[in-house]
Amino acid sequence: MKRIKIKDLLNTTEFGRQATVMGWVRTFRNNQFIAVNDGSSINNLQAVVDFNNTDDALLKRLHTGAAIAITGEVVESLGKGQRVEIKVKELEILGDSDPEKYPLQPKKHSLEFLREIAHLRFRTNTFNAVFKVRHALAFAVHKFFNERGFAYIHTPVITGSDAEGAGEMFKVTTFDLDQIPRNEDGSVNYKEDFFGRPTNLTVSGQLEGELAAMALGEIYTFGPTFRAENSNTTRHLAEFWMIEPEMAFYDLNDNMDLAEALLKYVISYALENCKDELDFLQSRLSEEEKQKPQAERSALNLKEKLKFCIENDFERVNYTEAIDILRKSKPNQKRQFKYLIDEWGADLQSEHERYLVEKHFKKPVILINYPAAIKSFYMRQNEPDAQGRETVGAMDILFPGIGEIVGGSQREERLEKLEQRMYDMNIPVEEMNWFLDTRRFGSAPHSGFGLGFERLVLFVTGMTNIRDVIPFPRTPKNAEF
RNA sequence: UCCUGAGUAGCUCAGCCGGUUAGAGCAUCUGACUGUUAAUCAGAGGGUCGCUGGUUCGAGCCCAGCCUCAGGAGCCA
Repeated sequence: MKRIKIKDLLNTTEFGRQATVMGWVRTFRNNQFIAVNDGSSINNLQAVVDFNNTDDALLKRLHTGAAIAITGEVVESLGKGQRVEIKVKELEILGDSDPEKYPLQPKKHSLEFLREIAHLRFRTNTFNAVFKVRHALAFAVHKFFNERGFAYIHTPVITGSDAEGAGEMFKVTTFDLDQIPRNEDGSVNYKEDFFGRPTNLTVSGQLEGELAAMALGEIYTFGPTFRAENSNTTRHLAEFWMIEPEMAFYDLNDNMDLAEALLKYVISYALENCKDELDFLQSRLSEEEKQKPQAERSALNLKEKLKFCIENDFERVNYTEAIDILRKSKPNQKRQFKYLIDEWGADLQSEHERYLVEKHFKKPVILINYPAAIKSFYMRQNEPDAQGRETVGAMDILFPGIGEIVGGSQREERLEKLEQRMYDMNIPVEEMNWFLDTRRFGSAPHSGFGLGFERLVLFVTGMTNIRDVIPFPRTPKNAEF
């Protein structure tokens, strides 16, 4: 008999029919009730065994984690808690699971423990839901861009450029590290290496993305990104996935409009297509919140928070205004900030971003026009303001609980200004000739941004540690699996 | 990398002021029960107290160093 997925079976109204399901045992209760999950749904199917007429040795093998195949009659459940169940006629163990060794039990495990057994944590409700939502969000990203005529560009993972300016890079080499070829002066002889030059894992596809945008018009990348920073936080990974659109003829406002539309689109998609998963994650989250003191609990539950984000415009705030707000804010006046704001030009710390998003505006915030001194070389230089202060056309989108989820800018398209800035910031201009060619030949205003995919998944699932929204997290001192 | 905290049974944790044989719940095993919902009830087994060294008559507990994990900070997406 052809196998039917549990998700479909749970929705059926055809009682009395025969069906075959396959899945993994979650629990076996009362020598009678098997909770089976095949991954198609976060909900389990209850299979009822007639233990009086079933081989005892077979029943003894129904342990948590075992893979089984069941054929039987689909019936309306006699018990509460489920609508549909299956009366087992044939029961086969496809794969045993030794209960003495299998680490998952039908109870709550800590996320820390599950992280140590990341190869098995897929089998829990929480991670089932998280990775279904992750999939939906990834799919929605492609759907969004495809509907708008963007081309998906695969930028290289191995890069020869060491001037992407976004942090420490992982080196790529085929050298035997115990016997590195050297030049006479003792320096490394890269000519002997695989690519004949130093190479790294990419920290951003932006520069290559710009090249494509300056011909195809609107493009995006969506791929793995690597940062060799020794970051130990709940929102940093050494290997993460980033979405980087790059658009010709977009100014900063067009850029913000696009980013806001993208975020709202993918969040709506998840709400519509991951109802069960989000319900589960929401109840999980509110259970967790019950442990917290009243003051730290959030006013909105998970789905309310997501809906709020879709239904309200993001607050667009100039850096200069933000500094003003922060300077006059209570925590600044009362010296509660660890870093007090007193002058224009200061970089905003997490505590300041959190204050703006969570206390002052209480919604997603887009901060724009940062001081040039604290931003990257490729951002478009604005006209100095009345006080002669230099800013660039940057925009960072800040989300509650996550911080910066998007970082972008209008790009500097004027060759002389860009070159000057590269000299000022010690960026090797000669090596970047290929990049500067876009400004030499048919340069045009253009913009783009980077969206941290895992941070998006964090926000939508309500999880709090970024290591729990990617299957196998890579962080300092951890590359297990 | 810095700050703070943690590491005791498979998991979650308790362990007093340094004192005799290190405990509980869940899981596992055995038995009972049989429409359960993390089933229930009874019993049993299960420990390199993160590692190394030190102090002490005596260390899970005190001291030093190291490792790992978590939270916060920095870097950022």
